[in-house]
Amino acid sequence: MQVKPTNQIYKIYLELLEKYGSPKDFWQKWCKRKKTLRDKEEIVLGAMLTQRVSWFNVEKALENLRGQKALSVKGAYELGKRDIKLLEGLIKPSGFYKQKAQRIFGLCEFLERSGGFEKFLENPVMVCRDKLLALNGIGPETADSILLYAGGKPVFVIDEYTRRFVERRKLSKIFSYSHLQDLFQRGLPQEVMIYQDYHAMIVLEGRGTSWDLLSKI
DNA sequence: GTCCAGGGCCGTT
DNA sequence: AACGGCCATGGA
Repeated sequence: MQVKPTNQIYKIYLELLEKYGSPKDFWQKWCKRKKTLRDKEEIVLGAMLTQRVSWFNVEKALENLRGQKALSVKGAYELGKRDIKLLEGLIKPSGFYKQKAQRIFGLCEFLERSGGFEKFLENPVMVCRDKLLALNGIGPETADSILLYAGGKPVFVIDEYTRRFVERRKLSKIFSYSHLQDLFQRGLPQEVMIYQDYHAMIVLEGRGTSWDLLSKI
């Protein structure tokens, strides 16, 4: 479908790019410095751990997992199978640790049985999405975060920042997940990079910060 | 001590 | 469909 450059959603995207500059190489630098989120599977685990907690807490959990060679789908699965209590202990700083341990284990078990994360991604995007949504502990935001940021699939992520952004800018009166996702996906070229950058800049707007300040986090 | 941080599930209305 | 309680930690 052809996207009209006159639509509000796209115009605002260009406006934000103008304001913040392209985030293209920012994440690379950030991840390198933080020594985290360097590969897809770390992002999968990060997406689960970050539910309703600050990134600071998540980082501690990720480091603990790395220390036990469990910062991967296979690693977390095998560690969970051997000793779920140990997995709970490692992710404790991320909060809600008992249920998150179960949910991460369930996801990793599912992905391993699917032949691994890469193999899983060979399914059509909507099939991947439905399979993720069917798992305990994965709702639309987590599923879409995994698909967009770890899987490189063109699905727009809706979160609280996005809702507040839409409200401030009076872009919609309906705030259901599917409606907002449609709003952004219909207004933009179907490109992963645009979806990722747009969402990241919505977060910057919401926090009243910049790439520069964000890099200090 | 209080509040909050990028969710999701379950039970009730 | 919408809403409230619940899960738990660490920093401001």
